[in-house]
Amino acid sequence: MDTREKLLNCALEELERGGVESFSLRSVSAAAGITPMGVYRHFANKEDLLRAAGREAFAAWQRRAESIRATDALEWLRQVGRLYMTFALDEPAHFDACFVMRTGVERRYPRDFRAGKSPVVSMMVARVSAAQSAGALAPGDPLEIAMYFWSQLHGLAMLHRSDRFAMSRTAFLALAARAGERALAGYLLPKEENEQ
Amino acid sequence: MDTREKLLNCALEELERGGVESFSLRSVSAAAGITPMGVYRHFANKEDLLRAAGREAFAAWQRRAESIRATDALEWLRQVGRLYMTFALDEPAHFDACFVMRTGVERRYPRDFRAGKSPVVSMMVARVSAAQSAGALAPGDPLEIAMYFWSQLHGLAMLHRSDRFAMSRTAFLALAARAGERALAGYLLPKEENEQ
DNA sequence: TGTACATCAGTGAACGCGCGTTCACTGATGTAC
DNA sequence: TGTACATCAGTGAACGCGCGTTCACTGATGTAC
Repeated sequence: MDTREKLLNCALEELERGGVESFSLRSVSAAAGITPMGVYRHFANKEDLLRAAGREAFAAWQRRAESIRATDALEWLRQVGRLYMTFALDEPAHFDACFVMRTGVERRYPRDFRAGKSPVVSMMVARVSAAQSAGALAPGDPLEIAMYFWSQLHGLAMLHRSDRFAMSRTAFLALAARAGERALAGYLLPKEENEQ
Repeated sequence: MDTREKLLNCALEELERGGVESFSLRSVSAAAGITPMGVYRHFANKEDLLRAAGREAFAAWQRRAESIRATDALEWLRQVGRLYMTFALDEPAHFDACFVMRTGVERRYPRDFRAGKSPVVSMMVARVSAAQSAGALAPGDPLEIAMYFWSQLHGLAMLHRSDRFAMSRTAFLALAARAGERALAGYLLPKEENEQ
């Protein structure tokens, strides 16, 4: 593992440990076993390192989403939703680096998503479309529906972060699953699978 | 206006100007026209001032929500949703102080809301119930439905903050309105008023 | 009405700290001939 | 095979800065008698 890579890993660990406000060149370089000045050999400055770490975290998230194997479209969406929520709960700083921090490479709705620049969103849209074709989801713009789904889960994750939930992990994830289902399905859908 | 009150106002203005990371006793006290040390006459320390400012912002938000006059339950919910979104867009730091920062007085789902400790949530729940009774919303736990609604809008607001939208204000607010409608209505509802 | 005193909001200098970044450098490694 | 030299990752001391907070204080205001 070269130093640059090690610095990125240590940067992400440091973020997870103390959040962005405790993130300093001194702490990261110490964790990587070099002096603060050594960092400048690999990154222009602190902000550059932070952005690179953010991009790294995002790539890791993308790989995880791509590893979902479910073939059923709706089931794939449920799984990506659950992955999103556990990511938010278990690795809040990486989650922040992906979806809260500004890394300068954000894809923006609707243009960039429409143009297929975000692989994960594109996968979501494809599943929404497929589920619609199969009659499992109501009609409507698949990208907008994907956005409902994403932002619904994102909102729950952020409110959880802000300490607005006094629930077990299991209960919270179940709530998120119901909310996600609702966001996907929409009010046009007369379904009989209302068990949960 | 006494100094304490002035400090709180200046603290909120300072938050709005530069966010929490540029919030310092020096900047706030200068804005209020006293020296940094004067602050200690009114607040124990920086954190105490910040928390107090957060509570102040929250009280202001609450007053705004309480001023909504719509009598129709669904219309009231639409208006509170729009107020929430414009609050997020126009006063991001106050919004953060209310819904992102930890001020130590957060109400937590479901216990505190169930116990009626959050006036705004209680008002929302009452409207959801009323709309259900009137047949305008599908049945289901009104508090959970209110939570779907809130977190849906919150997620959109937070993603907007993270620069994930390239849309006009009008288009974004319209998207949020559709998302909120969907979160409220739920997939059980066979409605004919799908014009929006 | 006048004096003595307590109260208390705000002052101003100074502290120690951690930070990002500068600068000139060292010393190991690889390459040219 | 041996020597001279360029490259370049990492060093270490030092800088200036803004910060929260300490301390002893000042000076205006209100109150007691």
